Amino acid sequence: MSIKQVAKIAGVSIATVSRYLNSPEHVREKTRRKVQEAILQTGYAPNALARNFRRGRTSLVVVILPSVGDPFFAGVMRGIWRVAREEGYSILIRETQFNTLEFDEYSDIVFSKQADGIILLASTSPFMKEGNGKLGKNGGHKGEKLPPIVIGCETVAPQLSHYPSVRVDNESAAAEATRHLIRLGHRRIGFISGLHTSLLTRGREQGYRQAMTEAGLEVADNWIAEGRQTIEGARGAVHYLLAQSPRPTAIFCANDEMAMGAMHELRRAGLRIPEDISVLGFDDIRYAEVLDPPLTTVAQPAEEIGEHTMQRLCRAIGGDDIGGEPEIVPHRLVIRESTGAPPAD
Amino acid sequence: MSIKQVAKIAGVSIATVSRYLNSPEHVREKTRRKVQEAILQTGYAPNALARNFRRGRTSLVVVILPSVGDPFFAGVMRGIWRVAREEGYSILIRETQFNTLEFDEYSDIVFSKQADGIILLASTSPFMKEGNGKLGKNGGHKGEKLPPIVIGCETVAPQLSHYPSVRVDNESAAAEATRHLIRLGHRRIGFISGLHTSLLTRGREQGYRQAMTEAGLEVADNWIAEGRQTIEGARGAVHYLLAQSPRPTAIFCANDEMAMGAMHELRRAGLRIPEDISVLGFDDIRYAEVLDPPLTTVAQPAEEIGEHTMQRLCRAIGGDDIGGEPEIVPHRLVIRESTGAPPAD
DNA sequence: GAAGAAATTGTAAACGTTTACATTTTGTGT
DNA sequence: ACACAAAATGTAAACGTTTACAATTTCTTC
Repeated sequence: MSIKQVAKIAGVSIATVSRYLNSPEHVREKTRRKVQEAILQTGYAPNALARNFRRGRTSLVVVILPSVGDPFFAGVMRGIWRVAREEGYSILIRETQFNTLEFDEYSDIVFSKQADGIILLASTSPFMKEGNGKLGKNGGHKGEKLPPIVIGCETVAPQLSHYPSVRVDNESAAAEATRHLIRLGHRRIGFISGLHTSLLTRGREQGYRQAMTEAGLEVADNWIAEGRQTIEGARGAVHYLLAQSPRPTAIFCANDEMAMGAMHELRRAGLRIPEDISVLGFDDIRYAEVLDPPLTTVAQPAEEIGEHTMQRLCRAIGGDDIGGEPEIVPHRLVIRESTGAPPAD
Repeated sequence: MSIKQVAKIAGVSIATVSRYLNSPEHVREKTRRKVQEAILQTGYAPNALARNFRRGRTSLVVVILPSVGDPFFAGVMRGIWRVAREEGYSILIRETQFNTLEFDEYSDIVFSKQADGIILLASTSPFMKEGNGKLGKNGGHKGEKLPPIVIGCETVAPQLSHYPSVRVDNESAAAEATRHLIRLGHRRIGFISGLHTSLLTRGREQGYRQAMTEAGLEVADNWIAEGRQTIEGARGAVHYLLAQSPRPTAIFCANDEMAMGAMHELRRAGLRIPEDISVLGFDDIRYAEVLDPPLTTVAQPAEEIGEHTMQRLCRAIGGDDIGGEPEIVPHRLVIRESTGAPPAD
């Protein structure tokens, strides 16, 4: 069922059928009817494989993210999809499972025409060398141009700073959230960090430290616990924090998923939230407000991040030089009931 | 950077380079080294677009699901991905947002070579006519063969019963869960159903009704509330159920996402779970056990469903006739603390 | 109705692979 | 060293589009 058969039945050349499909305004009304009739009759559908091959583009974009199950990323994805649909792209997803990625592997996705561009929502290997491989500032292999890549959510590693990104100011946001705890009267505030391979999580930790220092509060090393950005990771971290003495009266979690795990583990230890201990999250996933108690957290405009990321990628694919400046989108501290004054000692 | 240039540099024909890439055992050691050298030197990566075009396959599979954010589907997706990776497929995702889908639109994905097969995790239009369009039993348009489609999770609409599926026995599972509530002493049990356009949700309701009837209990119409399968949908449903008199002492939710919304709304109404009212879910998403109280629910082997679905699809794409029988995977009632005895009147 | 412009249509090449088939090279047994 | 089989390589066609360019038709104007 190829264009050739349609052409024969319609009694026109294949070029005309092609034009009917791609720029109908260039074919005469009478011919248009003939072709349309032939298409209906044969049930012809253009072969996307051949079309993409000929056009030299896949109409595919790969999104690389740490974990698909995370509702926060689901929000980002939704934004990406919205724009993708408008622009005629389909989305391929690759999950890193919190492993940092070797980069050349992914740039090859573009060079080998498996996709037209890449959105990176996951952390890049901090060990990647400057100008290494096909992604360096100095251009790719043999002067090929850089593959279209846009980074979302994550902080950009210095070696990739020539790529554009869209994200919140994690440091300020975390500082602001920490100040909220301080304002409530907390002095001993713990921090549950994600894996340090993620710059994003380190940025949040940095903000936390800054707010603490600024308020003249001690940041004890044993109030910071690192863990995988999962419920389980947070459980382990809470376990560790509760064993410290003195222990924190509030815990700031690097994201909501971890906050959920933390809350559960704290309850299992017999602590009431927020009477005995406060919990603070990051992301404002849709479950945050239905938890008991509803979670105080930092809201990120997930869909907006997704949309902007995809929009910039489209421009990059189109050949525009979209520069390397990060676009900072606004965050918002959402105060609910998981945070309160510390218990009287 | 095409195979032609590599061939020239290596001093061999393009056929040899192609063979080097696809069946190196058919090229002599000496030649192999020459080609390898040329590839390294040029940084050549095979053009996937051309390759797929020539081979007539996309190596893509489309997964159609109601909502990407749902952690249950994330589990199914993980299973799908695992198998996809092994088999060399990439996955495209389409979200229906709980709308039923017009089917021909999706079958065209295959006919127009945008993908090699389709996994359907969403409900199909109940209005689709038997043998309609390109998906009917009697074969597609002009005797084309049926597109490779496998249905997962959802109950298969009768018009699609010639396609294979993988799912739990929703009716039995729901009946079993309901019996658990009855055993605890509940007599007035409410059911929060998803949209009735989903057969899956109707199967669960059927199981609920069956268990009730079997125990000689009344199923009052006003104890069944329909809503979108979201937190918000469940909120509305709870609102309705609480207004009934007498009102249920237990609520069985068609899935965990709804159970989370329901629990929140119940708490807002000042009810304690399970002392005042019991809540039961379905799916056993990873958040179920960290809720307060941890949610009693029916566990589905999400990853396994995904794996099996994808495996069957691969066989169908390979040309095997995999028949239309549904594969039923085991479910398991997970009793936690959101269910208890009804309050003494 | 003829000339010229504009609109429409046709012809054929090109995209980068894979692969059937033909040809050449290598290996084996005498 | 020869004949023959087996292995390796080369040649060229094909996949289904799009599109530059050429050829034809239609329209406009006189």
